[in-house]
Amino acid sequence: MKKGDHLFLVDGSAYIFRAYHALPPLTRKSDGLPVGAVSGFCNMLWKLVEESRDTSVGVAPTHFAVIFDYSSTTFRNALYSEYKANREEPPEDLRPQFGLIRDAVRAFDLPCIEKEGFEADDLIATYTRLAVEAGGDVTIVSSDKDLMQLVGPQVVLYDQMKDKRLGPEEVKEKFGVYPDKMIDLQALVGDTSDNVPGVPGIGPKTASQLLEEYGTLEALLEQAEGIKQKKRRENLIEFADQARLSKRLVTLDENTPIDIPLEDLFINEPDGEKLVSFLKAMEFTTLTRRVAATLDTDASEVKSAELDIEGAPRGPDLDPFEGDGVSGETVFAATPQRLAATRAEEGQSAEIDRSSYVTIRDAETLKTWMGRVREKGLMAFDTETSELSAMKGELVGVSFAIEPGEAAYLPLGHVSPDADLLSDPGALEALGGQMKLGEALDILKPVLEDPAILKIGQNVKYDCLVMLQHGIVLAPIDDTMLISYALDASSGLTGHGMDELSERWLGHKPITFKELCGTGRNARPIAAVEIEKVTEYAAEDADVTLRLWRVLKPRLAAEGLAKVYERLERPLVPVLARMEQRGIMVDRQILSRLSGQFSQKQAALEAEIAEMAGEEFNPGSPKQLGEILFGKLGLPGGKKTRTGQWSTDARVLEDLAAEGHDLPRRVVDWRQLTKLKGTYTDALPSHMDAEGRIHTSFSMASTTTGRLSSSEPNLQNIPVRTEEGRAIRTAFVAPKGKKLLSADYSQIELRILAHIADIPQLKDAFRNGIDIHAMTASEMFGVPVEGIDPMVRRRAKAINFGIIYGISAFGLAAQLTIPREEAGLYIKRYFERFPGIRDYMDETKAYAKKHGYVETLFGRRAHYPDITASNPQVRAFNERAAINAPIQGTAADVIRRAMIRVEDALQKADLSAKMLLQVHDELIFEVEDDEVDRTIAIVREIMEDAAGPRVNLSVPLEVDAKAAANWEEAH
DNA sequence: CGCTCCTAACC
DNA sequence: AGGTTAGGAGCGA
Repeated sequence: MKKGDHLFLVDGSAYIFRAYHALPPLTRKSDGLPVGAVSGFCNMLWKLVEESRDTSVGVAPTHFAVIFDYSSTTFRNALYSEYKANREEPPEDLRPQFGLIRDAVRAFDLPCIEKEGFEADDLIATYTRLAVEAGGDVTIVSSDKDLMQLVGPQVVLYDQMKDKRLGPEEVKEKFGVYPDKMIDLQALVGDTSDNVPGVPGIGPKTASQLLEEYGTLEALLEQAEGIKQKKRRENLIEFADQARLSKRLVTLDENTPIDIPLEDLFINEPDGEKLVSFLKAMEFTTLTRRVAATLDTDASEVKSAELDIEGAPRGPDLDPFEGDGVSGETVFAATPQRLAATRAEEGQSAEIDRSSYVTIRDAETLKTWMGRVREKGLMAFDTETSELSAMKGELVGVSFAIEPGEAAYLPLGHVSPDADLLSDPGALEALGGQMKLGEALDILKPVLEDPAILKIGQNVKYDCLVMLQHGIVLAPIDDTMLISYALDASSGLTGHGMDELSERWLGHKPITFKELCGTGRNARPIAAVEIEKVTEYAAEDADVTLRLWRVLKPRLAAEGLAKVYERLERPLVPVLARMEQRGIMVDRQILSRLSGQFSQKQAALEAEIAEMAGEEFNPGSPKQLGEILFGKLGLPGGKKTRTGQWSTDARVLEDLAAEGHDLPRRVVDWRQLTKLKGTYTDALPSHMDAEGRIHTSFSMASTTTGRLSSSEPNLQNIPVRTEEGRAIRTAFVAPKGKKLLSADYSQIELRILAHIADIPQLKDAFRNGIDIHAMTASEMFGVPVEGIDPMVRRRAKAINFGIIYGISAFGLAAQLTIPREEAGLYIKRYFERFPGIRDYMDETKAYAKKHGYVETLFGRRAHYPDITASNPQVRAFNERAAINAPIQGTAADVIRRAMIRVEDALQKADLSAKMLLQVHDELIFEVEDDEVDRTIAIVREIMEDAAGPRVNLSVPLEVDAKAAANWEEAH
C-alpha cells in the first residue's frame, strides 16, 4: 500500500443490523430460510462495489475488506464486566443469517475479516492505522460514532444510507470537537446502549464545551475543582475514575494482531459467475439481474450455489407459511436443490398404509388431533361434499394429515348406507356415530383460520369455498395443484390432478372417487358410502396431499419458481373463491324468451333444410350432412377431417354458400341457433341458484399459458360476435340499485408483443393512440393511416393476430382465404417492415429448444419438450405455441396481478364493488349505482398499472370500462 | 354408459 | 394460427 491507494473498510456487523432493521421482517427464501438481512446486506454491498467501480467519483478503492465482530466478549469485558452487558441476543431469525452474510462477502470476492476477542471496530482501527502509515487513504463504511475517533486528514467515515462522508470538519460540526477529541468526548458522555458509564449529567453539548475549554479529558478531570456549576463539579470529581474507565472502553485498539496483511486486501474484479451463483441460490432475483448485467454474466447460464447452512433452523417455528414442515426439525446443509432431491426420493419410497388411518367420531379425539396440528403448525386438509360442485355440495366430512402416514377422517354428514335404515335415527349411531357438524366446526374453525397454521390442499380453492359456506375463511394456504402447475405447466406431463401427481411423484395409486362411489347406475352419494371406506379414501387424499407437498414445495425454490407461485398463484385462490361464491345474476325470463325465439327459427330452418335436401335428416350430424351435401347432392367437397370424413364446419359451408348454394347457408344458421339454444339459453338456467345467480368454477391450473378457464358453466365463452348471440348477454344483469361494470384491456397482447419484441413502430402507435391495425397496413402496403381501405385493414389485423399465434403461411392463408403463396408474401413483407418480430420469434424458438420451456415477463414457465421432435408438424406446432405462450401468458399474469390487488384497493377506497368474472382480458364487477364513477377510476388505475413495479412496460396499458344494467350494454 | 370426434362459443 | 369448455352424434361395451 502506498500513497494514492485507497482502502475501504466496511463495518460488517453494523451493516448486518442496519440491513436487518431496514427490511421488512420475515423476508424468507421459499424453503423458509430467513434471508432478509442477507438481502439487505448484499444490496448495500453491491451498491458500494458498484459506486466504487465508478472511478469518476475519485474515491475508487484499491483495497477493500469487510470486517465483523467475532464474539461478544472482548478485552473490554475484562476491564468492565458490565460492558455491553445489556445487549440483547440477536433476534432468532437473524442468527442463521450471520454465516450466510460471510458467504456473501466471499461471493463478492472480498476479504472477510474477524478476530476472536476483538470487536470489528478494533480491527478497523488497526487497518486504518496501517494504511495511514503507509500513506494511503481510508474510507470507513459505517455510521458508528465509535469510529469517529479514527477520522483524520486521510480517513473519512462514509454513511452509505445517508450517502454522507464525514471528515474532521463534519465531525467537529456534528459533535463540536475534532476527531482527536472524540475519545474524550465519548468518555464523558458515555453510551447507554454499550453500557459505557461516562459522567452523569454530561451530554454531548456540555462535553464538547468542556473539552473546548480544558483541552483534554485528563486536564478537565485534574482541574475539576474549579468548575463553577456545583453539580457538574461534584460529578466530575466523584466519577473521574469512571470517566477514565470509559475512556479505555471507547478507545479503539489500533494494535490488534492481524492475520491478513494490508497488502492482501488488494481489490479483485468480482467474479460474475461466483457472485451470480450465490445470489441465485439466495433467490434475490432483482439483484441477480442487476449484478449479471453489470458484470456481463448470463444469469440463466449460472447454476445456483450450493450453500452450506448447517443447522439453520427452519420450519413452522419460524415460518408456518413457508416452512419446511416438521416441527423442531432442523434441516442440515439444505440447499434447495438438495432438499428437493431428498424429498423426491422420500416421495418415491412412500409406502402408504390405509389401515392406519383414523376415524374421528367425538369431540375429545378431534381436539387431540387439533392440538397436534397446532404443534406441527401445518396440516394437509381435504373436504368431502355431497356434490362435485363446492357451491352446491353439502359438507359430508373433512380429512387431515399431519405427518406422512398419519391421517384421519372426520365424518359429519353421513347417512346410513343401508337405504332401509335411512329413516331409523339409531342406524348411524349403531355404525359408530359421527360428530354434530356445528360442534365439529366450532373446534375446527380456530385452527382453519389460525394464521400460524398452514393448511395444505390439493385444489384448495374448492375447500376454501366449502368452508366459506360455513363462515370459515381458510388461511393461510398452500396448494399442491398450483405448486405443480407453477413447476410443470404443459410439459407433456398432462394435468395436475391428485391421482396423476400421486402416481408421478409417490408411485402410488390412490383410491379413485369412482372406485369409492361407483359409476352410472351403481353410483351412490359419498354420504351413503360406509364411513370406514370413506375414511380410507379421504384420509388417503390428505396423506397424499401432504406427501406431495413435501416433494413439490422445495422444488419451487430449487427451480426459481417460488415467486411465480407466491405472487401469481396462491394469492389468487381466495379472490377466485369469493368471485365464485358471489356468482352473477341472470334473468331467467330473458333466457326463456330467447329459447322460444330460437326454437321457432330452428324449426323453420329444419323444414327448409329437409325440403332442400329432399329428405329428413339430422343437420346436427356432420356424418349425415356430409353424405347429403357431398354424396347425394354432389356438391364440390373440400376438406376431409382427420378421420377421413367430409368436413362440414362453418368454413366449408360458408364457402359453398358463397358459390350460391342455399342449403349450406341454412345449415350454418341452424347450427348457430342450435348452439346458442343448447349451450346457453337452455343450459344456463339449470345452473342458477335460488337467488337467480350462476356460480361458475374457475380453474387456475388447466391452461398451459397461465390463463384461467371457466366451467360448469363456462362463462368465458358467452356469445358476443353475432346479434342473436349478444342477446344472451342481456340476460346477465345486476340486481336493483346496481350496475354491471365491464373493464377490459385494449389490445393487451399486441401491446405486450410490442414491448417484448421491442418494435418501435408498434410502440409509437400505442403511445400515440394510433389504430394499430391501420398502422400495420400503412407500414406494409405503403398507404396512409387515415382513410384506410377496410379490407386492407382487415388483412393487417389478421396478420397481427397471426403473429401472436406464431404465424404460418398456411394458417394466414386459411384465415384470409387467400393462396398460401400470397400469405407467405405478406409474412415476408411484415418481417421486412418489423424485423424485431422475426428476431423475437427466432430467439424464442432457440430459447425453448435450449431450455425446454419459455417464460413470461413475470417468470411463469410453459414447457415444450416436444419442440425438438423430429416430426416437423409436431415441432412446428410446439414452436408456434412457444412463441405465443410468453405473450398470452404475460397478459394472463398482468390481469392476475390486477385481480389480486383490486379488491383491496376498492375496499381502501370505501367502495363496495364486487368482482364477479374474469374473461381473459376483461373483469366484470357488480357496482352500486352511485359508486360507478369512482369504481371505474380505481379499477382502471389498478388494471393499467398491474404490470408494475415488477415489470416496467414500454407501452401503456389501456382499459376501457363501462357500466350498465346488463353485460351486453356494459361491454 | 363412457369414450372420441366434430363443431362452435369465447379471448 | 395460440389458448380454452360444452354439447351432440356416433359407436362400442
